[in-house]
Amino acid sequence: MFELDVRSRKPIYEQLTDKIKEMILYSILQPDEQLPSVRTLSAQLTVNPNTIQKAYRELEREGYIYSRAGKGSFVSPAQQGMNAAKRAEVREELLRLMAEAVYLGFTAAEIGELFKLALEKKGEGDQT
Amino acid sequence: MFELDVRSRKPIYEQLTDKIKEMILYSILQPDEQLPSVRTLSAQLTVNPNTIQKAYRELEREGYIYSRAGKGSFVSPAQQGMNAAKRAEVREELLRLMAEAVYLGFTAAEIGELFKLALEKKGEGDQT
DNA sequence: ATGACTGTATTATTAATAATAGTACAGTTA
DNA sequence: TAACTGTACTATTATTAATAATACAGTCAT
Repeated sequence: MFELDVRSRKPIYEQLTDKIKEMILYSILQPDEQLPSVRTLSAQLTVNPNTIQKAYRELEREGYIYSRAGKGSFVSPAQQGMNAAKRAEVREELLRLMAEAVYLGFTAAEIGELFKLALEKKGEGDQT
Repeated sequence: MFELDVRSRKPIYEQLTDKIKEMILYSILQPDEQLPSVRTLSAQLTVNPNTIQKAYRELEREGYIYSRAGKGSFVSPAQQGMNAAKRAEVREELLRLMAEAVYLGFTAAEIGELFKLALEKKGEGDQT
């Protein structure tokens, strides 16, 4: 499914949440698609099951996946009014990063390009 | 100068680098302006000097400040061709965040607004 | 040149967190 | 019932953040 960098300063469970989130954002994982079970992924990545569970718990807390005991973990359908709090959070982070971009000389055009690219990346995975 | 959240999951030295970086990006701190000394800031924030030093060292590594033994620490003038590597890094991070924004339904117009806002925030502090 | 500032480096200790290990229990389904 | 699922808990180890206490060298005004 993907690789981990065990000697990164970034915790393993965080690398996991980031990569799975990315696959959801880019529609590589479709809504209601089942994720590998905690134990399966644990074995594949040779990582402790608790670490996988921690990542899944975090993804569920953020609303990206949902889990059902006995059934498995699944990608959440992107809800329309998805969490005003989360939108505000992303807005905040975007503003911070844009400030850095401005400082580095990024232009409005370049930013627009990036947004278009993100749109495309999402589109690629949809209904194919 | 600012406040810290000692019981945040985010390390103190990282809160420091983030806030100082922000003040530089927003031109609240001007190029070549002197930062508080390690010991002064340490006393003001009641934080260990080593923690301040760690933050300053990181800021210097990233090119935002420069330090001279005996003189002090100062804001770096924003270099024009500032580090292609850093630009690539910010681009990467922006793309990731934009993907999340797309997922949450942000429009191109909203993104444009944010960029304008970042431009203004930088402008505010300049030559006043 | 001395005193009072600067940054920098080092070592040791404590506190907090990430990751592992092992086990247990409950829901789902063929 | 068997074999999967997620979930919870306790304990242990490894890593990192933060503190503490010194020490040393550069700058500069007196």
